[in-house]
Order: sequence, then C-alpha cells, then structure tokens
Amino acid sequence: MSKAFLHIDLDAFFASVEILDNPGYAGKPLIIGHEGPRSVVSTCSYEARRYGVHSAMPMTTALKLCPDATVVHPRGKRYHEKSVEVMDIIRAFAPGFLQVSVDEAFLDISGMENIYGLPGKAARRLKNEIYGKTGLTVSVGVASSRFLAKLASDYHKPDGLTIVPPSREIEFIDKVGLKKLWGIGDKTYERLVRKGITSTRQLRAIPKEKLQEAFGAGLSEYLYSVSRAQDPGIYQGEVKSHSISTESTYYPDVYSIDALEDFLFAMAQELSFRALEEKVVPRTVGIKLRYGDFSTYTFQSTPEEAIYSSNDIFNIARTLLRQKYNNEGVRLLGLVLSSVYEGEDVEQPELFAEKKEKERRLEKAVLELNRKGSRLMKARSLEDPEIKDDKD
DNA sequence: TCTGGGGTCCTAGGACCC
DNA sequence: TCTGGGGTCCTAGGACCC
Repeated sequence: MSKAFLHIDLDAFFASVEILDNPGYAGKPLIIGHEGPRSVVSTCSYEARRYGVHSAMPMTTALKLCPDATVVHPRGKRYHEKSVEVMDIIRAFAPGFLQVSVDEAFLDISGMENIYGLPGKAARRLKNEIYGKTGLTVSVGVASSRFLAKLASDYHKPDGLTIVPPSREIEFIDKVGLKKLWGIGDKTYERLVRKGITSTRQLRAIPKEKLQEAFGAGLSEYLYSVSRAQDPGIYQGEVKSHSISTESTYYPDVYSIDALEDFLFAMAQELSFRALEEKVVPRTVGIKLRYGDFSTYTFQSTPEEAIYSSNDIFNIARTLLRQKYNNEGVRLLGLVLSSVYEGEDVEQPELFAEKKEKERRLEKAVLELNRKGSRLMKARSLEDPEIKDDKD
C-alpha cells in the first residue's frame, strides 16, 4: 500500500483573517505588525508582497517599499480562533492528523481511496470544505512523505494544489532547488556554495563520506536524504519535554539593572501562569541578553530543588542576570523555562513543602481570576521580604 | 534595511559515574 | 604512572522554521 500525505498551509493567514473580518481591506496591501523603529513584519497580504514586503522584514523597510500599505496590529486571539475552526475540519477529514503550527497541518490519507478517491481528489475536497466553512484559502501539497508534501504546498501559492507523483520525486526536488529546501537556511546554503555546490543535482553527486567530512554527522545525513527526495524524518519525534519563553525588544536600549529586574519579574509571572495553565513544571530557567550591538548571550541554570512558583523563577533569573550582565545597553531581554515536563505536583522536602504549596495555591487563584478577565499582577514592591532582602 | 517573538533540534565540551 | 572508554546530565551557542 503506497503512502499518501497532505500538507495544508493557510495562505497569508493573519492577513487573510483581517480581510475576512474587514472586507474593506480586500485587494489592498496589508501588513500585520507593530509600527516602531525595531518592529518587523509578521505577515502581509499578497498585494503587499508584490512590493517586495515579506515576513520578518523590518517595518521601516516595508513601509519604504510600500508606503500606502495599511498596518494592522496582530490579534493573536482571533487568529487562534480561526485556526481552531480550520484545524477541526482537517482533523475530522482523516485519522492521521498532525498540527505543526497555527497555520499548518499534515494529514495521512494512506489507504483512504475508497472514501475519497485518489489523493488529489481528496485534497481538492478538503480545500473546498475549508473555504466553504471558514472563508479561508489554503495551499495543499500531496506526496508520499510529509517532507515532500510540505515542499509541495509551498510550490504553488496562494490557493494552490501541488501533487508530486511517486515517479517524479527527484525531478520535483530539483525543481524546488537547493535554496528553498526545508531545513537549508542562509548559513547552510552559504556553506554549500562555498564548496561549489549550488544545485540539488550537485549535492546528490557527492558521496556520503565526503559529505560527512565537510558537514558533520547530523547535517550530512540530512543533506544526503533530502537531495534524494527522502524524508529526513523531521516530524516524527515524540516530544517528552519542551520550553516556554517570552522576550522583549526595547527601544531605546536599557541600561538600568533595576529596570531589567522589573522586566524579569513580570516575565516570571507570565511564564509561571503559562506553565500552570499547561499543567507542566520546568526544571531549568534561562535568560537571554542581547546588547545594543546585537551580540546575544544565553545563560541557564538547573537547580536541584524543584521550581515551584514565579518567585522561584524570578530568583533564579535574577541571580543569572546579576552574574552575567555586563552593564552595557540591553536591546532584548528574554526568559525561558526549559526541560518542561507534564505534572502538576512537585516533590519537595518537608520543610519547604508547606510554604511553597501556599505560594502555588495563591498563584493558581490569581490565574483563575485572570482567566475570568481581570488583569492581576503581583507588584514587586509588595513582594515578600525574603526577596527584597536577598542580596545574594 | 539593522535585524520580533515563539519555538525545535543539534553540537561540543566539561563534570561525573562506572 | 598520569591514564581508557562509554553514558548521561548540564551549559552555551548556533541554525532553522513559522
């Protein structure tokens, strides 16, 4: 039985939702993002793309290229809502469903010819159903592996449908080209070019051992597979832990460690709430510092004691900050919880258990109130004395 | 044109244990 | 007498993707 996968990609998702909610935007260049000297474009409509605007471009550049564009601030909640609508349709279509981001999902439709006919027919039916029920268009790729289906959905956009027959997979990879292969970014592409490799054909001609010498075990394996249209197996892994993070870019740069600590304090609460909501517990806390010259550093710590509350997170983060901050202007500050595992209850030595449990209950209560719409934040100035007096 | 914010995975070195 | 190899955990950095 031959395998068949669909990759479904929502077209210019955020921009499309804005146009759906506000038909006056239709046909006009639309940019989703914030204005500001350090902002970048989140997404933009296809009309804006004609001017050369694209995701991750600095907003100042985008507005120079396309001064008439309408800039709309992102509405994450609304996008999430629409995403759920679309994903529910896709999930109900076939059993092998795998969502990989707000606007992308895979479907394994192997052996479903009896229900939908050939894979291309199934894809067309799914596209129509999504458009009919949500008003959003998607681009779909059909192929024998997730990797190829993903490349195929990107091949023709928007509202595209690309089918890669099993007999023409190598040909397809060659058409896509080295530069646009998933997993080959700017750096890797440059490395390949420096070795005189500029096409998938050239890459394929290189023996495995030579690739290993030049690119190391992991990357060479990857390059060897994808140049032969073989799925490198990116979307199979069962995740056992993950990370939760937040970061902010400031303008102008921040020089005050007190201000940085205040930011960390707010971030610690936010992440602590998110962890509580997800019912997970982190083992590691890290900070990220980016200075005015864009040099970026990360520092992390994995304490022996369990991390129970936003206070624990903040104390670890602040210690890292005090140890590592070099007193230069900070452009970006970030906080990361990693090695995050399922679990609501943390084992604690008796002595700490009671106090920590109390803290955790308080935070859960605050979380509950926040869910109901009030915006509660603990003030750092009202924090318990243990924190304020702690001079490390 | 000076480069967001949320993630994942990989590498390499050091500590520590067997 | 300075001397092995493997496994696992941790840290920092880097590449990549949406």
